[in-house]
Amino acid sequence: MNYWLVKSEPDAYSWKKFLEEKQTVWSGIRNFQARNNLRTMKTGDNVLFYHSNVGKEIVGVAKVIQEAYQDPTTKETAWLTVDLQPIRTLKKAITLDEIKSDSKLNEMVLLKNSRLSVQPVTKEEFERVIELSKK
DNA sequence: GCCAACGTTGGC
DNA sequence: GCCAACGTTGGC
Repeated sequence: MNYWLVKSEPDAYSWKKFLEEKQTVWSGIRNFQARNNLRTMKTGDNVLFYHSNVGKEIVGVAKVIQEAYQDPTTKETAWLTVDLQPIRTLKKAITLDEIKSDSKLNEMVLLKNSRLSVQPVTKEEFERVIELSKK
């Protein structure tokens, strides 16, 4: 079981839209590092959903329901996509400020490499986010 | 709206 | 293979 975080600008694709659609094809990733992370994802892995730019907070938890396959939005074989399904909305979203100020979260890739759109999260970080979201 | 950080491209 | 130029991302 691995843990991940994906980012999306809510103006482009929001958590709300994701909930309405029940599942989505996480296509359009055109960055090698992000692609490599997609390739490592396994069915059932947990994925934190982060709103970048607007909101700047982790809003929900999703899971991988289909492992990596050719991204249908391009003919270039270098690119992959996975299918994701929303699991639940966090009772309280975890803001970027909270992540920065929390000693268990301030080493997250989100802070170190803020531009990476698909990134790994440790089990400890994932559980900490869930813990904080319940308060 | 600005700009720092980062990835990619292309000339050499 | 280096690196300057450029484009994009995302926080502020």
